[in-house]
Amino acid sequence: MGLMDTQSPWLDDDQQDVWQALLTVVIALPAALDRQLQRDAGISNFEYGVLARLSMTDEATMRLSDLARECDSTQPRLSKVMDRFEARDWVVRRPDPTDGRYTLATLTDAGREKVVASAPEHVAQVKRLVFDPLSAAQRRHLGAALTRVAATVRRELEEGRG
Amino acid sequence: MGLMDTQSPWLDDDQQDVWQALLTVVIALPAALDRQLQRDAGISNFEYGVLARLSMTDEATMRLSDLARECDSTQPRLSKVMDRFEARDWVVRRPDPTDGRYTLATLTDAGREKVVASAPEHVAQVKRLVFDPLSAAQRRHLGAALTRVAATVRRELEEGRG
DNA sequence: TCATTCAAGTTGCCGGGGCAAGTAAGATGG
DNA sequence: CCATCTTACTTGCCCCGGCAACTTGAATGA
Repeated sequence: MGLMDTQSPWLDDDQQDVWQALLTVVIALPAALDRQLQRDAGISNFEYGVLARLSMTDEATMRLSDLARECDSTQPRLSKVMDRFEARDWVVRRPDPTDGRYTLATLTDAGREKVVASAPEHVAQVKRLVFDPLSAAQRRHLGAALTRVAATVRRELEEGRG
Repeated sequence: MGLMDTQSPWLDDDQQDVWQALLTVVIALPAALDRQLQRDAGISNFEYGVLARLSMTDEATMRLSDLARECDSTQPRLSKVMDRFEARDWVVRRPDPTDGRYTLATLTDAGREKVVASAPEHVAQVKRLVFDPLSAAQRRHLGAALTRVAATVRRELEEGRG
């Protein structure tokens, strides 16, 4: 339980196993996704996530700061992704008319076509790597546990510690 | 179940939630670990993993190719890490006397001290981010599911597709 | 024995991301 | 109304990692 966890300076054997599996997933899964997307669509997994997130919003438009937060990105990283996307005419940036400090990013038609074209193979890869190996119950349990961890990690990064 | 998963070109709602949580963990967790280690020990999470893996073996010695596989690393990546480690006198490289094609990496005393010094804060961070938010049952379920996913992803990368 | 093949490791080049500093727009307080 | 502060975003510099090409050492086969 929670108390022992932070007291001992080491991981017990069960924790070691979980941790090793998590490390492998955290290192190797992005690599596998990047390779498939790079080969088939010429974009990274992170870039796909940005396009997909934009495409799901009303008017395909978001403030950059909101987009960065929802994609778990820093602002400089997103800024440079946007440079590339604008060069390919996948998005346009313009100042938010209601508050000049913000910048609105909008997906173009070409940008939406890119997501739609890239999605099927990417989704198939995700299913093959993540969901196919799991039973329905395992999938639910994985979701429940990851949701808690994700919330903790997200809070960590937003609070600026690390 | 398995069949539907690969047939439909989309994720259903439950899968979406799991996938979003996994994406956050996969993107943000390494960032959080890197920041802590970089700040407190001047090394990355990946570098810590390499040192730790070496320190656990007999004689603190491994072939580079084995080390790369167990750290889910490519060979060029590990090769460059070793350049940095040798520059700091944390490891030494020498050809394997039994087969000149292999290279043996051995942790020096200074290298072992580095792991030992870095471990406590790193382990505490891992516990805080990953284990503290979970019940014992959730931890077991997470481990079971991740082990399956990790095996699948690992096979994927080793087979060279992606 | 020597040519071919194969695997381990290194190197060079290029692109991407982090951080810190700089810019710009709005809020705040006298 | 102006100085200061805060927040959103961009830019420059540097390091890291991927890929492809190269080098080297051992195995294979005639």
